[in-house]
Amino acid sequence: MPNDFPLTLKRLNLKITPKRVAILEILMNESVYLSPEEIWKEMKKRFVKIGLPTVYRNLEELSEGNIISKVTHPNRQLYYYLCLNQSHHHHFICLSCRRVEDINFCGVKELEEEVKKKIKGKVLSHVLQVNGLCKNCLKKTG
Amino acid sequence: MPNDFPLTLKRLNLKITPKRVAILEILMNESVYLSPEEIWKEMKKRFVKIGLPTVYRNLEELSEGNIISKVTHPNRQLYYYLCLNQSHHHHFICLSCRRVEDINFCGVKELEEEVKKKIKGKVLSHVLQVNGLCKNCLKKTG
DNA sequence: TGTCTTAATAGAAACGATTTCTATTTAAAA
DNA sequence: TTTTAAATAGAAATCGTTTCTATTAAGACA
Repeated sequence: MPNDFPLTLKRLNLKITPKRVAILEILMNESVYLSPEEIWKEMKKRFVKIGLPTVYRNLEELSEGNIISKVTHPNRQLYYYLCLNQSHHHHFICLSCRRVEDINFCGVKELEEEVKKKIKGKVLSHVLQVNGLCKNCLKKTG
Repeated sequence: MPNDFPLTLKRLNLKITPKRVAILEILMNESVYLSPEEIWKEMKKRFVKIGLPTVYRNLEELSEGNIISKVTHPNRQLYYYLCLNQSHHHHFICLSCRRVEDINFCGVKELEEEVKKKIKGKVLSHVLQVNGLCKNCLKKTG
């Protein structure tokens, strides 16, 4: 789906600017998750004028539009990753080389099995958190 | 288990200082997750001299020792929560009132069911991420 | 109970990732 | 084209978090 970037951007009412497209291309050609600053460095090779805030803003917008995904990193810095897999799934991320692998199963136990058996990697930790509204707040907010 | 704080601290080779105990008490008496700054405000009611870095340091140490748990919040700020449940489980956190509820099942699908049926809350999003080392990095690092 | 060693702390300062602000530019609709 | 609202550059601010250094205190041991 995000193979046709212009269409995807139009769908989100985002203007097709060269910089927006470039950010998507950079993520597209990258097999690991990247920090805003790293993407900025790459952008500076392509544009004479390019501000870091522009990179931050675009990444946030694209993430908001579910074109790219935000990585929940233990160091609490921002990282982004472009994932072509459209179906619901989760990610295994390598803390060392930053590679991202889709995980199509959604149970943690089995997930860890999959990481051990299929990915042949090692699980150091995992984050599983459901965010939402509790009974009481649901009442208040509707 | 963390009912006997002094013992728990001793187990971790952490000295039993009044401030360390107070931080645990504050979290103990609180049913929601708290930010370091909020805990600091509470501490200032109990101590004439108390630095914010002390709060940060202690929270990190206690979290490192698995006495308290760190919340992975969408706003990427730090929050901590004291959970008495010793067995492996996950948390449902309310983004509105910050209440934390244990989730004893570990599969996301079933988890969302549980949130809807048992907690009678609403899932807005969830984070499921397995952190570790991929095949290649495992080779390098050992 | 006092002494000693090392961890813990206060307070100031630094840090640095992220965001805000304002004037300018540009995409793309009309 | 012309127009208009979105996008951008660049500087500056923000603020949660960490670092640094001198001082204090926990608790092991005599």
